Amino acid sequence: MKQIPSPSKKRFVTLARLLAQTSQKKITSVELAALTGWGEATIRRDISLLELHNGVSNGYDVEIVRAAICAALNIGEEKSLKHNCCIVGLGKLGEALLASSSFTSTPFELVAGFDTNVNKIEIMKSAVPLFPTLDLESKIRSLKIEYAVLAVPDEKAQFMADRLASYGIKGIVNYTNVILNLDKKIRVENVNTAFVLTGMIAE
Amino acid sequence: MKQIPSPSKKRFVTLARLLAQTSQKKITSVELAALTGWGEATIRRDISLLELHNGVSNGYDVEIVRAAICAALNIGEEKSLKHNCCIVGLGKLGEALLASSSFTSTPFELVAGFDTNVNKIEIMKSAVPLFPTLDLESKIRSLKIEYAVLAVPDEKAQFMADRLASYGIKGIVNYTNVILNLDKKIRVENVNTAFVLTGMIAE
DNA sequence: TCTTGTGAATAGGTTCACAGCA
DNA sequence: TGCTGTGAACCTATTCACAAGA
Repeated sequence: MKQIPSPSKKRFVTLARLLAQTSQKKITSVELAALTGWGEATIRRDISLLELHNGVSNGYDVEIVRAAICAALNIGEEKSLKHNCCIVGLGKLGEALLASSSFTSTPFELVAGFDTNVNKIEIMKSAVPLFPTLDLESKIRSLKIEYAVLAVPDEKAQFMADRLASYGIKGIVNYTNVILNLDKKIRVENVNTAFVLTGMIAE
Repeated sequence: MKQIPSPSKKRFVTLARLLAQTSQKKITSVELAALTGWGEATIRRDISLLELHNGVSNGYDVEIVRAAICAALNIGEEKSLKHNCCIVGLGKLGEALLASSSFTSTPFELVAGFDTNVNKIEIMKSAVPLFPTLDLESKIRSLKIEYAVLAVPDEKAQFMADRLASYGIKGIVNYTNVILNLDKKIRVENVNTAFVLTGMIAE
């Protein structure tokens, strides 16, 4: 399989979702362009990277393309490529994320929630197992947690991120207001609302 | 002022935060490269776009650069360039975002929360005024709301987004699992945890 | 006639490498 | 010597434009 350029990968992630949520069986590059706002040539080039050759002059088969994208990016929902993740910090936001994060039909499994407040994790009701932050290292290792959602107070953000990093986490979804400074091999995505909004007006 | 390329703008948003949270007075391109993971040449080129010429052979003055970025991108926190925004959908997540979204020292003001459940908005305690979704149009117009945080259940996501769009909203921070289909002049940022995580492993 | 797939052209950013200043 | 600022080279991605298949 050809190496996929990273802008194409980003688009693929969106495309995969889009194809999963459409009711059409077939779809053309023009339709996809209208749905996504990207150029139709861009879409054709992206999909051609998958080397399917199933669309010739007929539009693409939605399910075949979707499956091919998942295969190419390793983002299928098969058991074999599930990645375990956790939520660190169970304040209002962390708790809400714990309850509302839908990882069904994604390559992720939410396997733990952590908070320093032992009282809280005893009282809280949750389908996901909760642990004191004290157990962070042991649980990350024993549960083979690869990704973390960081929802601690800003003051603890860098400290907690450092701990996560040292325990071998691969990526952090950062809800705090802090720009984290970590080894560059760790992927960080800043999803703090204010930060995202700022990006929107700057664009 | 020179036109700033959009990758530079994205970096500037991060840089602005970074400079705001550092305690240093002066900072060099090499230090910034270490903090951000970007190339030092990239950083120098970015900052040179601001045409400050204040750094010559001495490193940059943190506060001057930060202020210049805010000025260039219009992301200062002065009253004059505040943008009003709201949260639509006050489920667990919406409620948490309402309570925890810190817009202090950002160009945003959270001015409203909306939910269809009239009961809930009456009971809920919140520093931000709450309204029934019925009043969405009138409040968006009267409060001059420009941006919305979408935290409704997936089934209502597209419908709600369409309403927001028709009332003239400029951008949506989308917490739902749905890829929205809207007029391309409306900025949408997908921050759904599963979606963001998927982007991380695809990269 | 409609659509894909793709060489070739173009546009856009990044990185190099060094002149110039403190 | 240590730093920025920037032409020039390089690299990458997008878009054009059209051949070819159904």
